[in-house]
Amino acid sequence: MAAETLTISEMCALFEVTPRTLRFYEDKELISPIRDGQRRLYTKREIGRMRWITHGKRFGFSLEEIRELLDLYYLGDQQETQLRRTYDVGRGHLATLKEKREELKASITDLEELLAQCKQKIDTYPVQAAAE
Amino acid sequence: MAAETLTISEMCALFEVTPRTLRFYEDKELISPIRDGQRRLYTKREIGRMRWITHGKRFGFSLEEIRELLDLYYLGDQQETQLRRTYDVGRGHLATLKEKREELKASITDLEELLAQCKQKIDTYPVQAAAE
DNA sequence: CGCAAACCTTACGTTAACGTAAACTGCAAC
DNA sequence: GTTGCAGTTTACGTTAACGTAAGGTTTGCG
Repeated sequence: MAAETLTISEMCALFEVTPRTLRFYEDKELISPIRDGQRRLYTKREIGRMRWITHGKRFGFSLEEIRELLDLYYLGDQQETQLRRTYDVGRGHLATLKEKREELKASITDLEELLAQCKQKIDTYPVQAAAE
Repeated sequence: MAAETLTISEMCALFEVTPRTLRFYEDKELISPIRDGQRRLYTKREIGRMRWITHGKRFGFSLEEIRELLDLYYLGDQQETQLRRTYDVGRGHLATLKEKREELKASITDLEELLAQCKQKIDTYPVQAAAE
């Protein structure tokens, strides 16, 4: 069980982001890599957090909204009050995610129908060449 | 079957946006309301387009990406070449949406687990009051 | 030793997606 | 006829999320 850490460039490769992005997230306290002198070292914890961040972004959450969720993902030894608050925030996000899931389902169905119609229309055109 | 149209303020109420937003989208050619003199009138077409726009935004698409999709939603009498291009764009978006759907599913499951853990931890605290 | 590669900090620049303020118009009601 | 909305144009301001450029440090390698 080695204490594996990644350098900033390895992290960049892993998540397809630039160093600037990682430092920016750090500045915003979304992640907090440990230091080896000046250099940043990213542990499993930061990798996990980055996963949430990239997912969250893909679903249209702002970094600020994501930050709230991250508190939940890595429960430290918080006070009870704080823990309850975190829990509530999480419930809220879950509800939002579920809403989005339904919307997404509907959108996919809609789009599939549209594409079917579109294809029909395309198929009315005479075949021009033997290509495909 | 009346030719129902909405004023800008009615549209704003319907989609919970400001007039500025609607004019902005118009400027970006996402929508194009008809005019009664100076005033904008929004038909069923614009309402449909606005639905796509709001959905798209919730899934983290940029307005530019959304604009491409809108071309597909309202197929005019396009040239075949253009129609095929539109179709391909649509297929791409569909693929993206499906990917997001899978990610979303996974995220929901993850979050549910986290919340369950969080709740367990909360329940270890002694009951303080009779509240709730 | 020299130097290139990888990293760092600091700080100004950029883009998307609107917000906001100022000043004008058309019309319905009083 | 003027008051007052509802709407309009024009244009500068703002925020989030980085990009980018300048200049300094450390570290392995020939």
